[in-house]
Amino acid sequence: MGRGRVQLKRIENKINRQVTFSKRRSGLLKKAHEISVLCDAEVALIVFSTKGKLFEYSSDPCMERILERYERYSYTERQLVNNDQAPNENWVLEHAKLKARMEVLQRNQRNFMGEDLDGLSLKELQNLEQQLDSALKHIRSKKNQVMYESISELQKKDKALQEHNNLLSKKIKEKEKELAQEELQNSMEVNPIETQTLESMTTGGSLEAKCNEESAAQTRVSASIPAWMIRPINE
Amino acid sequence: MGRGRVQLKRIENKINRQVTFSKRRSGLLKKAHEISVLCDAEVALIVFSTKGKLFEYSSDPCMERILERYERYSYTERQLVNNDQAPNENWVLEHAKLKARMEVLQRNQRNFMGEDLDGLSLKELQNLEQQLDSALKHIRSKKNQVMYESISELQKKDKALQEHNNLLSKKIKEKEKELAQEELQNSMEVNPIETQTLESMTTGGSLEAKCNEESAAQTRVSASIPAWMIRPINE
DNA sequence: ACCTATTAATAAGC
DNA sequence: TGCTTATTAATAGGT
Repeated sequence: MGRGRVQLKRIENKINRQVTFSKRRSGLLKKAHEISVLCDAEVALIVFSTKGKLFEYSSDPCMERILERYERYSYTERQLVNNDQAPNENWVLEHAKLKARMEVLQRNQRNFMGEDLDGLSLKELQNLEQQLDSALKHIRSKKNQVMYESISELQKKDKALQEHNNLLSKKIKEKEKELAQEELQNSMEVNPIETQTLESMTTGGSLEAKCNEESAAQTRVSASIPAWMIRPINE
Repeated sequence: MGRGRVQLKRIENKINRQVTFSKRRSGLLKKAHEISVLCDAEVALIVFSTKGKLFEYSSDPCMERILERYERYSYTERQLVNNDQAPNENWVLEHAKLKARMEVLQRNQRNFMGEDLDGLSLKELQNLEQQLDSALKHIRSKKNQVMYESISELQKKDKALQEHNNLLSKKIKEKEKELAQEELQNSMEVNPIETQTLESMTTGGSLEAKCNEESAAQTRVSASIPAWMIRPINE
């Protein structure tokens, strides 16, 4: 990728070689990191330049642990190859591999919790710090996002409920007017005392009575609006 | 690179993750190899899949050697960091680094010469074999190429020389005819004996005489044809 | 495993 | 080393 193909052959021009090394090195480290994240793999990469400078990448807080795991893996593999083993002894191999992995994971976790930091180099501590810092940022950003979403959803819900309330209040007033008129007519014919009671309620009854009316309206609302509007926020 | 971007985030779909791992792993190993060849770098790459399977690349015949070099480098680096050293002790560090590199190179070379193979694993031996095999193929292919080029150049040279020869032969014949006629006229006026001699040469003189003529023609040719036609083949 | 539309890496040049 | 651009290489998503 670049202007023209390149032969897989040592670049003779020293400057060119140095430049290419620098570019490809960063590309290689990037890809090593990507595969470790995307595919949940444990990666150790060591590169010595011609001049003897060291560049390294480790997907874990501590390079040494991956190398140890490698050593153990190689050792058990060799054991398997050298003595052609009985089938059940394959289990021993698997066990050793798993154990190596477990130990790496456990130590990593302790590091991520800030413990067991004695064996780490300065570079590794810096990496760890950076990683935790980055994680913290992500977490906070995510938290904020969730909070904002909650708020806007609440506002939406609130607005919808208020509109419903207004609508229903209007309807109630209309109904009350109708009732008042009807009852007025009825009372003229049957019972003047009841009419008196109803009239006082519609025009300006007790505070308690009004509250009851409103709560009744609310109950009816919750039966007609969509479910998501009522769902609790924190789930 | 592919249809759509990918977030740098663990791929949750297991199948997808496995497929991506396989693809990217081979890409990573390839790039590790390329930088080692193009830029003359020493590279060690270790990858454990989620399932615990090991994949590795080493630019040298023996992975362990690079890891050892790494250990030594890290060790000396730490020494430098821990005790803030006098300037002249920097030399000690450089010396240690160089020594580590030298030892790796020396052991590699011995391996390439088929010696000191005891520490190598089966995989490493296979890699070494493959590398030597590939090298041998390249060498043979190169040798053949050089031979074919020599042959075709020789044929070209040969053809050119023959053409020159023919041309010159014709010219000589013409010259001889002219001479013969001239001498004939001269001899008619001055010396009948000489004329006799010349006549016998043009019509069919001795074999030795003819050979001498040809070699003289050759000499003249080499003065007029391009230099590359005469240059020796094996240079 | 193989195929392509796309994105990513990077060789050259400054 | 860092940036830009023309090109090639890697690879995501499908089959």
